[in-house]
Amino acid sequence: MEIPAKYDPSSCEDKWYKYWLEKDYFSSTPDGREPYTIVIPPPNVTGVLHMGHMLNNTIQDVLVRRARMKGYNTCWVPGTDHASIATEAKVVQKLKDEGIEKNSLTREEFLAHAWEWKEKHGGIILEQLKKLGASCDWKRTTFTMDNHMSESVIKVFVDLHKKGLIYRGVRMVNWDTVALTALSDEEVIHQEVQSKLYYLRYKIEGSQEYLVVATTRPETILGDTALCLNPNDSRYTHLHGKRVIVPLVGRSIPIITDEYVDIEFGTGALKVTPAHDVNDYMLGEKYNLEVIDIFNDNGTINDKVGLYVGMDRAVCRDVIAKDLAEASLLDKVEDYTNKVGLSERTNSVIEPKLSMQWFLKMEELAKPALDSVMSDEVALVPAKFKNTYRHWMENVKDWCVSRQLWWGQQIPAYYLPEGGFVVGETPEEALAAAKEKTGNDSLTIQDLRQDEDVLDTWFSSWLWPISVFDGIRNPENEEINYYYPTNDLVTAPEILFFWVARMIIAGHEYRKEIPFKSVYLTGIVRDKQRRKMSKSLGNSPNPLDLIAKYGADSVRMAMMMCSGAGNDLMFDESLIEQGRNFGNKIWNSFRLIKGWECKDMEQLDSSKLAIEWFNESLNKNITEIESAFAQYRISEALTLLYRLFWDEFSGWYLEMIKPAYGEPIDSKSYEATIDIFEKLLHLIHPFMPFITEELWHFIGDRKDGESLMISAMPAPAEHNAVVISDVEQMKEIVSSIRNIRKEKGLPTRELLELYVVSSDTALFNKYTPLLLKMASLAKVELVNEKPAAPASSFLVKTSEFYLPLGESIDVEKEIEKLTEELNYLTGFLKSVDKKLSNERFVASAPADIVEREKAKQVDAESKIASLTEQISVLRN
RNA sequence: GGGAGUAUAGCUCAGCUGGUUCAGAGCAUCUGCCUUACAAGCAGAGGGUCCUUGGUUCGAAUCCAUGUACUCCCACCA
Repeated sequence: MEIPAKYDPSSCEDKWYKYWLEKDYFSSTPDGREPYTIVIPPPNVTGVLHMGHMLNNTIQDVLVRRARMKGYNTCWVPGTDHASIATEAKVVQKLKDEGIEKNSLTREEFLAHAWEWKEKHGGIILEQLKKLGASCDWKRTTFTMDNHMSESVIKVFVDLHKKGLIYRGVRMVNWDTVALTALSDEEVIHQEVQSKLYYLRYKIEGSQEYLVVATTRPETILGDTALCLNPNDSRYTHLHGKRVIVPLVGRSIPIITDEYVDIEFGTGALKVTPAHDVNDYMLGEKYNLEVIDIFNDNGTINDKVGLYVGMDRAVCRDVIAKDLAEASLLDKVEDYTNKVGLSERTNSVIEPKLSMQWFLKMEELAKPALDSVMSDEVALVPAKFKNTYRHWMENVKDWCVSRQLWWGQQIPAYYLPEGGFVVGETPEEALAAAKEKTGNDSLTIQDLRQDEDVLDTWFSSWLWPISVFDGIRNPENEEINYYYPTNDLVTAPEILFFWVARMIIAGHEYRKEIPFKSVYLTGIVRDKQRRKMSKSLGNSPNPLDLIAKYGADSVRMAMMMCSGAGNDLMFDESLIEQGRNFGNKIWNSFRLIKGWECKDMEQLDSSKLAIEWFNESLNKNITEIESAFAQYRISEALTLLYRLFWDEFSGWYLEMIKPAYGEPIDSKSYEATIDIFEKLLHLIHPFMPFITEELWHFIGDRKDGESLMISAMPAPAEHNAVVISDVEQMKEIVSSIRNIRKEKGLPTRELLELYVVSSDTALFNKYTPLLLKMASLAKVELVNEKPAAPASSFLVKTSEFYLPLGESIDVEKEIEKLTEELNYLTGFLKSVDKKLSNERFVASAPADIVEREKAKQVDAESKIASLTEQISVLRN
């Protein structure tokens, strides 16, 4: 078969991906084999592939492909997340661009638009994953708002409500004034901003005195219902129990005292606005203060107070400051840096707001989930995340599960005409419950009003590993029993709590079992300057462009080369070049092998030795790769492979076995080489699926339906360490000879003679054929003494080597070289002697360590003797 | 403020149970090679106060403490 001179990824990748799909290699159904399951962290349905996805999914594909080749029934479940806030924001924006306001639409109309958008743009990202080579079972593609998924979510909500774990309550929530929804704490990003600290003057009632209070938010005076002082603040003792007048507003409010107030900050006086600050809210609860909410949902001032009505809060701040100044109620303004919460989705300033929300009690649910991680039943990789996880789980807060959006699972709570509510999986079920609750049999579904809110997106994703196998609705079905618990979860540490912890909780609650055995936490993909990759910085390359330019294999290699678990990775395009170069190396190695003419003839001794050695080395490396994978050191496994292929196989083995130009190779060696090459392809395949598949098909005539991706991974086997270390010694000798050639400017092909003084005659008797070939020698002769002719020499272990080079020997230079080595060894010996003459070392160090030192001593001494002799001979 | 982590070659990082795996790898740099698989290559070379200062130990890159710098998470002093 003709092999193209260059590897062309683009045609190859499409060809093989199509082949794999046609042969249905990705799909899985339960059978007698042991399963290996991964559920994809579902990307946002409207998302577009970025470098983080590349990393994440490459890791998953490597794990999945490897497991498949190791004989597991592998199932990688793909899917997308409805991402209520993000998607709804996109749809709202799109409608706005078309001149349609969301609030001009009914819920049904809006959802129709949203679904239309989803059908059109949803799942692009999954198509993109195919370009990467992802071997997902696409038939299982699931969307978190598919009917059966939504049913599972609703069922769980109803169940938790029945168990008394769901409650409604007024809580301070993070209000997004643009998206008009509450956000979870995790969706709020705190950012430092330059702002101002305003010093406001509150007049003491019945006195001419003013109390000055520092605040960053003067507009909230409209909602002030108390001033708070620290009881231990001696400056203000005389004010305890008095009242003050809120500036501009004129309302009289009490002065209260609480140790919460920091005496050092500002003036030591705090204005309390329970409706608009979390801490103030707590004070409000403690002292039973009035709560005045002064904002509309969109962040404008409402009409509760009758001032600044309809004005935006940001505008209002400046206007109020001006009005205060004019009324001489503004003492001063200082520059001040403080932290402001911003919405992760809309980037608007979060407003703490009191609102009626649905909550899930977390304390009891979290306990088993904490235990499974602390006991390593669920292993976090790297383990350092255990601490963070514990900290969070021990301080877990109730989960606000409601969102004021339309895109998502609508909360299955139904309000009754006369107040109160019932919960049911369907309107019919709710109606039945309502009839029972009210005793009113004439109620109809139309009388019930379903709660407007939808559930937090995470409230569906926390069921993901269960619901994709329909384990909520049909807890005893074959699939869930076979695939669950899944094996590995690969995700970003940022969502350890949002998602991972909650999946573990859901696993315990609904399967009495953990959802996965280990969680591989990836790092964040950053650019060379350590900046996070983001659209706004424009430093994030488009992965598809990279794939088009370098091929998917190269990009996969790049992702895996720089990614230790949990470490951020500095991504740079040069890494992809390195990946591409590696592919090129593999390609060309194969071209070399395939170019050989094969003949039935006697096998050369050098080839026998090379094959023996490489197979040992291969076994050793397979064992090491195995252990690296077992510890999820995937990048390390790849490095091992890279070196095995490039240095050991291409650099040494192929040179050892390569026939002289124009000469044929014996068929035995050829077969052995093909066998080795094929094993290497197997090992590389999970990382570089396309090029390996292509070459595997070039190796022999494969039948239709055969594929590298479904053939068996070479198993780890014992290796002979002596053979490996012997050959290492030979490689060192070869390198030394190459060095001498280089120093002397001798052409590679000029044959030299090598004389060896060594006690290990067996070693040299065995490996002489290899030395002859690799170092271009005319002969290797074991001698008892160094040859008389002037020779260049070197030492490897305790053997001496001489290359008589006649005229070209520069005696002075030789002496210099030998002296340098002698000096080094003398110093080395000195340090060893010192150690050995230290009684405390000999007494307390373990015996084997002492033995090793003694061996070093003997070794150095003999080398020194030999060098000294050589120098003195040269001197004469 | 609370918690966690990191600091090793120009860059990215290994270095696991303290001792020949002890100062390493890849990339980058430099030198020499258009040696018929591969210049996306081959053969070599240079390059480090293992962040500081102490301590433990016969022995420390490795363990402990302190300081410094950076990173992340949590909480938010108005």
